[in-house]
Amino acid sequence: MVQIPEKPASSPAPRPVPTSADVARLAGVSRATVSYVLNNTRAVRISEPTRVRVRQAAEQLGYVPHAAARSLRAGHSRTVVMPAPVFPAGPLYSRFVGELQGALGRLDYTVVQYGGGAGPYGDAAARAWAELRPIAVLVPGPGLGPGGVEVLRRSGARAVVTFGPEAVEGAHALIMDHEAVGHGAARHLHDRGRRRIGVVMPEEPGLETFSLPRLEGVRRALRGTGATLTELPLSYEEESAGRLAARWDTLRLDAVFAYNDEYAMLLSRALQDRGVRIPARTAVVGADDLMLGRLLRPRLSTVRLELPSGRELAALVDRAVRDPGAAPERRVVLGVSVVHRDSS
Amino acid sequence: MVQIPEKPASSPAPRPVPTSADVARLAGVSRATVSYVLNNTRAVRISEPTRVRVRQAAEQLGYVPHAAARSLRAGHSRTVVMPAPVFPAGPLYSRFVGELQGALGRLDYTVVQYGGGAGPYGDAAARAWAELRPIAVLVPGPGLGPGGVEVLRRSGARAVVTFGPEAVEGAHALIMDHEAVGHGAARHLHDRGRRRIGVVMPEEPGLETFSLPRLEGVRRALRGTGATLTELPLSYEEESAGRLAARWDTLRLDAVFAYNDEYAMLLSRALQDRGVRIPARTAVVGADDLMLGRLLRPRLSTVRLELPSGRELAALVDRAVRDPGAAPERRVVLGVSVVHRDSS
DNA sequence: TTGAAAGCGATACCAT
DNA sequence: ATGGTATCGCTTTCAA
Repeated sequence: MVQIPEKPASSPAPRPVPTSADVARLAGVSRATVSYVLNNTRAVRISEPTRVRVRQAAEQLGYVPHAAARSLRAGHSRTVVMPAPVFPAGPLYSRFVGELQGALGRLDYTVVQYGGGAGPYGDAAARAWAELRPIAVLVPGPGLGPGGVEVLRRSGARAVVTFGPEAVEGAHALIMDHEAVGHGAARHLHDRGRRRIGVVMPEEPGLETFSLPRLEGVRRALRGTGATLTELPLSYEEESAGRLAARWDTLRLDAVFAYNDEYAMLLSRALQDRGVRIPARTAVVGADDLMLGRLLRPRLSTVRLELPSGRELAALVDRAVRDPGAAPERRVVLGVSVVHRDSS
Repeated sequence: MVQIPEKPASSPAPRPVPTSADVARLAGVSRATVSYVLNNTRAVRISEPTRVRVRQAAEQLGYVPHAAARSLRAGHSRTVVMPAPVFPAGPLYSRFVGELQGALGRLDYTVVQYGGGAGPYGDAAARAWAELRPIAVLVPGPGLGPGGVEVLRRSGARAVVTFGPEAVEGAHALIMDHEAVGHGAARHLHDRGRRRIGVVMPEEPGLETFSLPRLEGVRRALRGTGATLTELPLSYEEESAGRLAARWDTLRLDAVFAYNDEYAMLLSRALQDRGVRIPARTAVVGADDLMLGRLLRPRLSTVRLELPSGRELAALVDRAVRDPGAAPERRVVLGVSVVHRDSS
């Protein structure tokens, strides 16, 4: 039996992608009819037999409409662009984004997370988003300038919403005031009699977005109280924490706000390993209220953050889209509460 | 002084979005010339003065090209669609995705994360992705069926790549064999003399993707050894862990594979609170090699996972795009190694 | 060196 | 109840 050499696996007849014209041809109707049937256009009555023929043809060809062509024709899309954040996404943020996408999906928007955020978004980034002609753009964190907002609006975006530490000219803003986090932590520590307060500043890139405002919040809370504030650079590794702990005696701090629970856990362990008693000698407060902080001994005091619900933000976006001319709404949305446990 | 009432903020002249025709008009040239200049088309020489005029006009109008129109005309795009995962994204996955996006970006692809994944992707989901006419689709986790792959290919996707526990007919696959994780943990425990082994099964939805294969891996490792395997449902809360710990005596386990480091930490704490000595009475092994596990006392033994580098996957995608007909490549990419510390 | 015009795929108006 | 056709914004041959 003769072996017929098969065509090489490479480049097998790359069948052209079926278009509505193909469907029309196969069903023996016009492209208009195909469109009517597939979009259930109510304004036009199509007989049942025709509908069936069209649907079968579409099915048979594996026809999928072409989003670009559709939105080109329509002059608009329901795409919401959300750039990837410039900061490393934590569990809180991930959950928030998930909720948000779900909520927007239910409002019939298509959410698209765009690109690998490297550094503060320049106007170039804004232009890249604008090319997609999104109906709305949601920008996490800082980095979008007024120029970027202008680019997006000129390109037809009906809503530009930032959610980050500060508002941007011309855009709606959900302001996440991280100063409040530091402020809450510092007040808590001060109220409990601590006067020499350290603030952990993560050395990992991208975190300044949060660490700087948090530091500022601490500073504000302590202003005029006579308490001291010491910045403590720390990177997320055991050695770094070890080095910091090694000079603890020199530092003479009676409290630390550790940026968040993870850094707090890292530092706590290093301190305990060197015999520093928590909270007797030094109080420790984290932030984010992670489950794992509760497991520490002593249980970690923390600042709990309340992000806005995804539904809430989705509603805001929807409102903004419906009334694109409305004055930019800016709302402070970061709820902050100190959870006092045993480490402070 | 008379207050002139301003126009209501709502609906201010919604200026039409500038098109290349507008730029052409303003620059006093044809649309073709605009296209040449803005795309730096080498095949055509345009005089410097004209170039300048065009660029200035574009700048002045805030012109941004229309991606949909462009790719419609071109017949293809460089968009890579990556659906949001069905499982909650952990830090490992986030880092992986970030790397991947960066690497693909450097290869001049535009990565777009699509939608709020709810449940296993049906063929409907595949159709939604196909509407974007992506040049490639990267699907995390399971849930994409052969039907979905077919839809995507018919719509012109030149590469469909899944990275999850198993391969899918017709698509390239980066197989992350989570059985190996459980297998590694169980072998480690068995080697160290443990014979009654518990396996934590998280009750949180979406995690079955990983927990089931990991369990299976444990089972396989233990088969024929006479060691016993006990499934331990656990949800990510202290009470749940407390309840589990309360019946520890009844269970008579001398080891636990705790699904991952977080569950391991949760359970360890609950056990220690009830006086169960680790590892003397019960050994504990996690997975993922989180920093925080190292901070536990005793330090947590763990299974470290080595995800493929983003660059590697990006290269695979690029190859697949260039040779769309090539036979589906399937490669096992999850590196697994046991990190023995003090908890086992 | 520049311009006119065709055409990508889908939709909606206007006829029939 | 259907079909013809102009149109969305852009790229690209072909002519001038």
